[in-house]
Amino acid sequence: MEPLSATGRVILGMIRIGRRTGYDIKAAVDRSTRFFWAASYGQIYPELKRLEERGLVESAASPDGGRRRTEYSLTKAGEAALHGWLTSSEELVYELRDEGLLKFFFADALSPEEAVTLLRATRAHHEEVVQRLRAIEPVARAKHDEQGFRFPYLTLLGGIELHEFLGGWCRRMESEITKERTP
Amino acid sequence: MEPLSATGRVILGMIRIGRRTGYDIKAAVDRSTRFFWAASYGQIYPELKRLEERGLVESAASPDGGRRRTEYSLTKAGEAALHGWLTSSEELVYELRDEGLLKFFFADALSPEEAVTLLRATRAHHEEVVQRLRAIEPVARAKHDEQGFRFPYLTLLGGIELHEFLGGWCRRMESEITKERTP
DNA sequence: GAAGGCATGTAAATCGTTACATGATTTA
DNA sequence: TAAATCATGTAACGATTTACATGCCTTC
Repeated sequence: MEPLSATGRVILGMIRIGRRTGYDIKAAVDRSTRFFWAASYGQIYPELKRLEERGLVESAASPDGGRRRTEYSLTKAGEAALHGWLTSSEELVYELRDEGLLKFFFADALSPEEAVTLLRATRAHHEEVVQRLRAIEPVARAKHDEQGFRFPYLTLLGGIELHEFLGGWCRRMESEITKERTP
Repeated sequence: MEPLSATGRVILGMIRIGRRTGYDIKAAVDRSTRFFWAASYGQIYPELKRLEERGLVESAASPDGGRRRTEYSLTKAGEAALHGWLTSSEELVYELRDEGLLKFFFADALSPEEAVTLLRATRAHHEEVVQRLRAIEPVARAKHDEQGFRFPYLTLLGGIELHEFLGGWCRRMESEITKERTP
């Protein structure tokens, strides 16, 4: 059978941890995996239909007089596909597009002052991400304690560490460049 | 005027540091920025033509009897566009797609053994990148010393540190998971 | 009764990769 | 002389984003 598409992977995983509708999956992605695996409505809704055609998820229209919603759940085949992907030894996708680093790479075209300004902007970005992640941390810890999901919480802590590392690297480069100018 | 496209940015920067042909630009990208800003022939050649139409680069067919090649150089406007982008305060693009992290996020669906296997595979990937970058390091240092470009070299060192950090995080997570199983 | 959040979906446009086609020159 | 490398380019496909359209329900 065909491997899961990029969006299919995050959808199956999100359904497994209790997200039921396309809207809910999108909101969960934006809160959690967005920093390393994004997905938009334009991908999610069509992909849900394809996954249903392939028999990996089942849909049920919400019964009562509430809002119209289509709730999805994993089939046996869907659980197997998710587990198969999680344990497969295929080469792992790793793609980064980091404009701060690219500008830094070309910073020989800049004055030291301009290079420092660039680094400060890059660092500001990483510090913002750290703040946003720290803000989610208590919610994630609560879910960790109450619902027994450990790995989303560990991932969040890893994200905080990563962006702290990147911000720290910017700071080190700032002083590296600054010190050269006052010998 | 329109902002530079993603590929336009790396092309102008690469021409400035002495890459002259589309082929040469592609090779330089693959050697250096690929880990944080990739580009393929399918983007590079058409984009070079667009940049020339916009007056940011100039082309010259190679004169002598050698291989057919089109050599590009920056115009005044091109230098200004490059500098304008490098110093612009537009929000910096930062996009990551990390399948190892995504799998880790969903690893509550795995046994501890499977989770450790996943982490080892992720770590192996980061260690490979570190090795490849270390292999380039002497070449990059030579360029740094001879041609006076500092920032590509600093970027390389940063990349090594980053992937060492990521590999180290994997290792810490491995022992975190392992220790829980033998109390 | 207005605003905001819940909810589903599509169309168009853009972006990017991959694979292919072509051919010259250099090196082993 | 065969293989590797230099060199340019396009077509097809797939992935993704953005913007738009629609409407219900809950809360203020």
